Order: sequence, then structure tokens, then C-alpha cells
Amino acid sequence: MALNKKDLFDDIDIQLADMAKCLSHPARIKILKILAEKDTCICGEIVEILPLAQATVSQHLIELKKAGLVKGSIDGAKSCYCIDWDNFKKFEGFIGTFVNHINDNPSSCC
Amino acid sequence: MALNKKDLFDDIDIQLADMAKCLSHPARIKILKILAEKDTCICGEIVEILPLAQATVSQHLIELKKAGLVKGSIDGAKSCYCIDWDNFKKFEGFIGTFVNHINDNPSSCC
DNA sequence: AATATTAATCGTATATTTGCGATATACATT
DNA sequence: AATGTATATCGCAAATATACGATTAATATT
Repeated sequence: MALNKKDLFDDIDIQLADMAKCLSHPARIKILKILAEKDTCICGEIVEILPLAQATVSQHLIELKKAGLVKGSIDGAKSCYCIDWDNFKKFEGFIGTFVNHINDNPSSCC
Repeated sequence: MALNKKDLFDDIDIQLADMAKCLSHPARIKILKILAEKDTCICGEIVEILPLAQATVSQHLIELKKAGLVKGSIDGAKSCYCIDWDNFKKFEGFIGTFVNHINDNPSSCC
């Protein structure tokens, strides 16, 4: 894109866009659902469920981690992931604020 | 990416991911906010506010339209856009269902 | 110690997204 | 009719995302 213009926008819009981007792949949606359902959340189990190679799942997990929606800890040779509830609440707040903002003035001219 | 694997996921996850993708750029977040705030919503006004070229803004508007979050009508030589409230409500519902699903079992093993 | 298992990382190929100038189209104004 | 205005579309370049095989690193098992 020649130059990245995203930085020119408001911080609050950039943050929401980043969160949305994190949810913009069905694999990552699915991973979050799996983590919410399971009590143990070993990386290998997720790999078995998803129709993707191990390397690819690992990448998605790392993206979720970078975005803060997920946190992980090492358990021997295995990796354990789970939802970062503090940040998930933050995400909820962000989405909520945005939706309220939009709904604030429900006019339609077309 | 060799092959597109997104189709292999559940419909419901694909739909949510698509909606999230639509919000994954600050320009599109900003456009939605502008449309919610203004009563008239001529394309040219949006172009003036955003730090992007006319062609680029047009593309973002069309993406929002394809996703259903925005609808447009032609007003002479100008184009008028506004939020598609029916679909925005649907979007709210989708996000809400997802968030509830995740929150349903707030366990943490790590 | 040698081997197996687990998961991150590297390198690479391809697909998609972002961005814009130039052009085309369609209406408005003179 | 000729010119101006507004916006969509085309064509292209650059950036980013997606995907995976191969390798690496680190722990676990034999």
C-alpha cells in the first residue's frame, strides 16, 4: 500500500480496528471458543481440532497473544493457552462503547 | 496462501470473522462514526475528513456496503451513504452471542 | 545418552488488502 | 452543447496476511 496510513487515525479507532482484525479469521474465532469451552488448553489439542497445520495454528495463537485476548504458559514440552479475561473484558467495553456511539443518533437519510 | 482454508470453518464463525474484518481498518471505523453523527452523509464530505484519497475512501465505502453495514443511494451527481440499521442490529446480535458464548465458562488454567 | 514428542521459528509461496493516479461515467451548471 | 463536479472503476505497486514444510529448541521417555 505504498505507505501505511493507519497511523493517521485516532488512537481509539486504531485500537478497535486492531481488536477487530484479531477476530477477522474464523480460525481465531474458533480458537477462542475452544479455549472458553475447555478447561485444559494444550496447543496440540487445538491443532487436532482445526483443519490447519501445526505451524499455522501456532501463528494464530501468537497473534491472539499479541493482541492480548489470550495468554499462554509453558507446561513441560507443551504449551498451555487460555483466555486473558481482563483483556477480554476490555475488548467487550471497547465494542460496547463503539456500538453505543453508533446507536446514539440513529438517523437515516437514504 | 497456497489454498484458502477459511471455507473449512463453521458458517457462524466465518460470518463473525467477516464482520470483524469489515471493522478491521480505522478508516472504516471512522466512516461509521461519521455516518452516525451526521444527518447528511455525502461521500465528498467523508473524503474531506479522512486522510485518504478519494478513490481509497470510495473503496472503503463499497466494502462497508458489501458487508451490509452501510447502504447508499444516488442523489444527483453525489452519493449519499448511511448506516444500515437493520444489519447493524444483526451485527450487534452476532457479537453479543459470541461474547456470551466466551463468557459462559470463564475458566483459566494458566 | 539416544530417541521421541511438542511447539516455536524460519524461509518461502501465494492471496489479499491497502492505496492512489488516471480514467470513465453520470449528473449539474453555464 | 460545453464545461464543471462528484464518484465509481481500472490498473498497478507495495504491504500485509495466510499457509505450510523444514528446522530448531526444549522437554520427556526409554
